[in-house]
Amino acid sequence: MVDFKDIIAEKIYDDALGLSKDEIKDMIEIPADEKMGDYAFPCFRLAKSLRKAPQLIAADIAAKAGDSEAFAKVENVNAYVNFFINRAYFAGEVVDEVNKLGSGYGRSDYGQGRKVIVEYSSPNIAKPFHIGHIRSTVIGNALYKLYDAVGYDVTRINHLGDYGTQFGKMIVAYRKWGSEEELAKEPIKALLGYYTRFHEEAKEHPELEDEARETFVRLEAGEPAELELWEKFRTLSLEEFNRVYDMLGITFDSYAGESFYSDKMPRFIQELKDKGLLEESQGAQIVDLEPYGLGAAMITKSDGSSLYVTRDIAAAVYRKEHYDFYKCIYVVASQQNLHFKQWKKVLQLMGYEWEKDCVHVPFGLVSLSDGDDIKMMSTREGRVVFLEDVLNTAVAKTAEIMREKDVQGVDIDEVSREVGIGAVIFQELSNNKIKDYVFSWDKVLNFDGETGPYVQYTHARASSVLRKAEAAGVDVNNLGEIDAGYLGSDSAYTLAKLIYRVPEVVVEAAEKYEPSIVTRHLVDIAQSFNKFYHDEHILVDDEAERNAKLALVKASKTVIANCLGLLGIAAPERM
RNA sequence: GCGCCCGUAGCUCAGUGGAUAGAGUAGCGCCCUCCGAAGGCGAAGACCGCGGGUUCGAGUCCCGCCGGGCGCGCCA
Repeated sequence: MVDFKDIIAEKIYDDALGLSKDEIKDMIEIPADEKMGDYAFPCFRLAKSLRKAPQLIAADIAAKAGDSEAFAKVENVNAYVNFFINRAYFAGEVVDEVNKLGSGYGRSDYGQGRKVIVEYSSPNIAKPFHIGHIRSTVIGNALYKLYDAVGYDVTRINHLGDYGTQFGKMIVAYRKWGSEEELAKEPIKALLGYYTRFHEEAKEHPELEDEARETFVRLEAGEPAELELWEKFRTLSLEEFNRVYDMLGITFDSYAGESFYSDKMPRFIQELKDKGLLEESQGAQIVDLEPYGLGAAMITKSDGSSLYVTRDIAAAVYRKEHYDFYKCIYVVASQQNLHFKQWKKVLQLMGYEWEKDCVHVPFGLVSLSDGDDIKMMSTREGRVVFLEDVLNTAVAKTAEIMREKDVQGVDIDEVSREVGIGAVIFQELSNNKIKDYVFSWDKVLNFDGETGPYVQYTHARASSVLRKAEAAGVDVNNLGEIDAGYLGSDSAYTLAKLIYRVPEVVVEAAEKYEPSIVTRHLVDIAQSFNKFYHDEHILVDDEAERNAKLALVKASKTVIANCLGLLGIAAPERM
């Protein structure tokens, strides 16, 4: 499809300006107000080098650029050169392109098949999947889809928290107070019970902590008795997690978690020693990062067992050697910013220059309102909202609404899942990921305004119009040559422009690791479509007009479905 | 104490150094004999936390405060 910025750069380019075409492209803006045109080139900056008033520069450029097939009007206002796209030409191009590419619209080969790893979700085994886990899971999944869409070869890794002292605690607690029957019935609940009880009892009997650490040392040493229990906990937990992943429609290519790297660490501890980076401190082995203002990174504890950073170093090198990634993305909470800085610094000091290709994508904290104050979620203290409960409640509410509305011709069971779960995912991907938020039932269960159901509703509405046209004998898959002159109204044109920008929006979202950019754009498209739908009658008698408008409806539906897909949300035909 | 992050309308949030700071939501007023009202339209609502600075131009960049969050070796 035509790139209007290219055309503008071509027109504006002049040796005398002292700017390359790419520099000109970068300067081009999209005016806040449509009345100011579709693209604008500000001339303020040129005033100094050309020693001429910016208004005069703009006037000269506008006169030189003139009108053309692509631009109906070029004018200068307040030192901006404003370009007005030729509406009919434009809408025709956009609609044809979308309807030609279908589900491929929005995808590109920008990534040239390079290898990208996305690590996300990564829950701790034996702890319930709560609403705090939704962020990494859903953001990571969207990033996977975005990178896949822009042409990268993506591998999804669920770096399970399946190792560490916590398993020493779990094993100790299970042996003291647990039973096989209890565990078989409700694994996570039972394990959580042991874990919570451990912490309660440890307050009175601190020696339990030592016992737990010793148990983990035995586990790490491969003692069969500990290993067997650990494997049991892991398998049972994974089964429960998979239930949630199934609901969310999320899969992984690898579940290689922390335990996977347990036998790969000695090599790096030795390497750190050989490179003179390791030093002893109070019985533990650390890398001193004080010179970089990053404190100390602990590599082994005084009892010799491993730590988080150690495992992450092993994991990074393993991935580099095994996948030879171009980029490795870690979707992990911002609470771990320091950890990632330390870890990257250690890798750098070890001489792994590809450390710069490892990107920590942080996100803000989800907390709970507890009466008057707001608190972090705590599994230990039982202050949690389970993700599965949130999803089920959203689905139930959707089903209730559908029954009230008496929607015909749909499987309520299936569609209420698509809409209810879509609402939760959409909500999660609506805001800038770095922001903290307080979980609110009212908010996740609100289906009005800028929400998933609103966008899905818009899609269903577009689908409905197309069905109606088909019922009247129109072949919506073959509308023939479109007379885009019927798509020149403000609402049709605004909609076409938003659709046109989708491919660049997808690339931007991937580059910035920010799915909400797509979510926001999707809301804009839905609003714009609904306005168009209300402003104009689509199924008119005149065939040329009707077909042109139907082509725009079809393009809108396709684009909405594609973007929802990038976020991991379904696009039902009816709801 | 030190480090990182956040602060925009009552609430939840957009806002690539550029034109008159935008949505949604709540409250108020309209619109279903017309393609799906989970919708559309209108009015109202903002010392962009405060104070300096850089710039032709700052919500956006820099410095200092204030408020909130998170993190700071034997958890992950």
